[in-house]
Amino acid sequence: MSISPTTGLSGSMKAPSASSASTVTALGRRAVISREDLVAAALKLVGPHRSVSSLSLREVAREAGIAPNSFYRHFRDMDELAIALIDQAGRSLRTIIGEARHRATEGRSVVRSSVETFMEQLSADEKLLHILLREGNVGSDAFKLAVERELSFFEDELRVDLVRLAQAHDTAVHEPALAAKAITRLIFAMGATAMDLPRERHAEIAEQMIVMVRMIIVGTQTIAVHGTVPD
Amino acid sequence: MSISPTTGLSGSMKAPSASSASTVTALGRRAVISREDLVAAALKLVGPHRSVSSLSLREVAREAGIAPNSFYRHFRDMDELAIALIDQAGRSLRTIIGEARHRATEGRSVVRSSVETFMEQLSADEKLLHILLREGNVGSDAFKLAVERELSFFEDELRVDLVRLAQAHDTAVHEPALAAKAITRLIFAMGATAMDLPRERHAEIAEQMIVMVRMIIVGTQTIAVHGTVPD
DNA sequence: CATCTGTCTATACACTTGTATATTATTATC
DNA sequence: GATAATAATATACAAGTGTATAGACAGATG
Repeated sequence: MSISPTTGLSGSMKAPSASSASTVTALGRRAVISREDLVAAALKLVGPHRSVSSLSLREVAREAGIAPNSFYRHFRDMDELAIALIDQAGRSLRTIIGEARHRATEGRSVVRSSVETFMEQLSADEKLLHILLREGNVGSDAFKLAVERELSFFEDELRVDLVRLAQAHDTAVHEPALAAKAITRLIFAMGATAMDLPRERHAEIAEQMIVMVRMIIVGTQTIAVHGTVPD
Repeated sequence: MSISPTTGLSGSMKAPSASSASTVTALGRRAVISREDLVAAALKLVGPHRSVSSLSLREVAREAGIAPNSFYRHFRDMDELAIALIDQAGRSLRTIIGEARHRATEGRSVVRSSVETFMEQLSADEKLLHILLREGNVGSDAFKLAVERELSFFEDELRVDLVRLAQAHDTAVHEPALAAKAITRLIFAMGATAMDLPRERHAEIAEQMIVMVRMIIVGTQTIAVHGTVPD
């Protein structure tokens, strides 16, 4: 049931770089293919009309140029491969958004900067985002948990930002955790639908996202100041 | 008051044209199975771990008790069956929310009433909601378009409600269409994740949804009154 | 009655899938 | 060079898939 956060599963380091470990003597044939190669092969196969959970083991092996059975040297399942994919996608996106946040603190709007970076990345690094955005609802439990975990990372970081942002404006935030959750889920849901749209409309979607996020931020601040709200 | 598709007890008319029994004389053998029966069979197969797009034609035929080839008498594809399923799910949910809205106007909070009805239905009529909530991201274009269409129905109805609600409180709404879109997507995204949680936690999720929706409503009203907002 | 027509079934084909088993290839150490 | 260990392959199998083709059934029409 372990999600296996990194490639750490069952202490089998097949990576070719593993021989760099001094004392450890790797016996046997040198691995000609790595976990990363398989992940990359899977990545080449996913797309707007191809979900990770619909990939077959043989298909990935074919794309990677190995025999079907060799797959088992690196992953037990397609599920395990899928989780590795999610990890990579999550790491990538978190890095990107981190940069956006950093860029934002030196000037422009945090909201606009983050949303625009998100949408840029949607175009540039399509595949990874695809996986994270739209495949959290299908697939195995492990799969879903892995996506859920990535989302909660975003929520945590965003919550901290929301509080800091409010303090900078001398105001407060009502239920920052909930506000962060709402923003995260909303952005991801909007991003998922945006991926089916032509590039020209991405800017338009980004503007919609910005307004939506501002509604939530203004709402949570207003509630914090004026107390609860009429039904 | 059952939301379920009234799984056609037995072969009534099957013709999609619903030619009824007027002057048109149906030649040949009487259909022993109907489109609705096939839809019902597919519905029995979907679940938390089984997406519609992963169902096979043979599987549905087996569940319905017909030969695989008989499937083609009713649908061209599994895709076409999937779209019929979405239509049914959308109709069902719209009816339910309509009732919630009606119930709300005679007293309690529209937000609370709608959200709670939504979550109740999530438990009661799981299968149909599953389909609508989580399968909009995978599957064919036709599939995705069908889900998108259902969502836009909700958005339209919600937008009207938002404006009316604001008028009743002597205030205004900033970009009601966007606010409606944000609320819809958010509720659906939250609902999708809620389905993987045990029933006991549904009430908790419902409370979170209510707060989130209020944030958006308060936000859009505040922006409408105080104009735009600092970055 | 026979005939026609649409519904359903049976059989079959070519294909893909996951995986079990056995074999070969390549490397590091002795 | 021999040996041991490991990576990768080849072959095979049972199961599942979509669908083409042809025939069997049942009921209204002539």
